[in-house]
Amino acid sequence: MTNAPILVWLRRDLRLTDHPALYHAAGQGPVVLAFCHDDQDGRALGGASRWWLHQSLAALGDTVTLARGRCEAEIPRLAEACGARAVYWNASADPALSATEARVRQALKIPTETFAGDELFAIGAVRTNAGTPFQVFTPFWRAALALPPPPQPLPRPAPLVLAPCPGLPLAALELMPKLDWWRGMAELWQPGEAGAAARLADFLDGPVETYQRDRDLPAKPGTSLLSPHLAFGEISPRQIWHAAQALPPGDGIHTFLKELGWREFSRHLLARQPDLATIPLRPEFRAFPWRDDPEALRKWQMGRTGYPIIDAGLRQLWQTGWMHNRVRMIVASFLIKDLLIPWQAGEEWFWDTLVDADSANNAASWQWVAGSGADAAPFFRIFNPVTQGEKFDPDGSYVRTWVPELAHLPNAFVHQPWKMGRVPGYPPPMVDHALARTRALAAFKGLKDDPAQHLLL
DNA sequence: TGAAATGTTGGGGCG
DNA sequence: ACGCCCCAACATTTC
Repeated sequence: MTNAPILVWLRRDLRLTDHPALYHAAGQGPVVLAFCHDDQDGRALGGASRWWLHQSLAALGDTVTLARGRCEAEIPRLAEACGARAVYWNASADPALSATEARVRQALKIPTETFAGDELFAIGAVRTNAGTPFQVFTPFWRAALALPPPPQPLPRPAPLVLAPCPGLPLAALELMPKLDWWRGMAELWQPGEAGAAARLADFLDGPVETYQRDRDLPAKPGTSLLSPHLAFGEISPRQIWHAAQALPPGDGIHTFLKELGWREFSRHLLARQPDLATIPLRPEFRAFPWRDDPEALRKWQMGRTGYPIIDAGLRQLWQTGWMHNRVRMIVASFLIKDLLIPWQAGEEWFWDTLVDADSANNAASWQWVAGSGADAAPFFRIFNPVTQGEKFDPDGSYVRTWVPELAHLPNAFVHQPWKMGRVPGYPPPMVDHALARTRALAAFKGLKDDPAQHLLL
């Protein structure tokens, strides 16, 4: 064994525990942990994600050596600068990220080794009896659960001997926004591995028990809030899986693990369809008569639609970088079906504003709502923003939190303020939902009935 | 992981 | 006592 270090290239796996590449490298001697910020490494991160990344790297502190520029130039340069004898990393599931990894491998003159990525089940391991990929979630997840369970998480390497390597200061990555819109985020989140572990512990200590019931109530702290930590790999799904399995079984845990299943399903879809964020999986949707309406899109983005549950969700997103999952479905349905704005516009907005923006989850979920994806909600499933609000935010406390103009309204009006007359400072509904619903159904019907449209594909 | 329209049922008021 | 109507409650169908 030489004393030359192994360079461990951090991807979207900013943690030290259950990190296969790091674990195996550290078992052989000194290690250099390196991260390279590269806007051309996959899809360029949105503003909220850049803030999170900055904080997550700050949490790693001196442990990590930083670089900026094209990965295929910077990783070989760092490897040479620190005299590395090999480069290890965990393989990414996103084809755009693995393409970068292939270029890096090609550019390196020293050996490389890659390890299992952040999936519970290896991409391609979950297949039908006929050997084909699943198109529907439920059988996919059933088949996955029949496989050997995900391996136990690896411990944090001890001892972890870090070799010195010159890198950039964090500020040189220029990830922090110029304006300080991130204050609301800093209050809610603690990026980094320790924050992730604390969230998991808090969730498993209480909310998971009633998860099946409470996860749909946006005013309650009923969800795990782990999504941004998962998106940056500050915690691995294997860690979550095994921590949850260690508890007494129940509906809550079962339902929670199924959400990890959707994450797996999305990754399997993205691996097969690298353009998942832009191209509808169902080809007939390419001919959908979407509207081009920048002004309407802007009202939606800013939370000024006039529908309280929609506006609350989009303002929560803007202020915290996160939105409750139930509300994500409602606002997405509204953009796509009430406004007839292409789902890709919503996908882009979420990509830019979510701290948990994930190339697979975001694309697959927007396609799911649009009805254009695998195992998607049928197009005619159109959420009524008033009904959804009354059902899942019955006392209006979620709306009151994020739309202060409505805080004083009685419960009976908090989800339909126009029935009280004009509320100062709050806009009237930008569309009539009943009319919008009819319009959406007509547009969809035209898509199916008009054979000429299919010829346009 | 819908909503709205339409259909069915059954209790109670009433002539 | 009986048929008729109303309508809420629930079920089914349709988009």
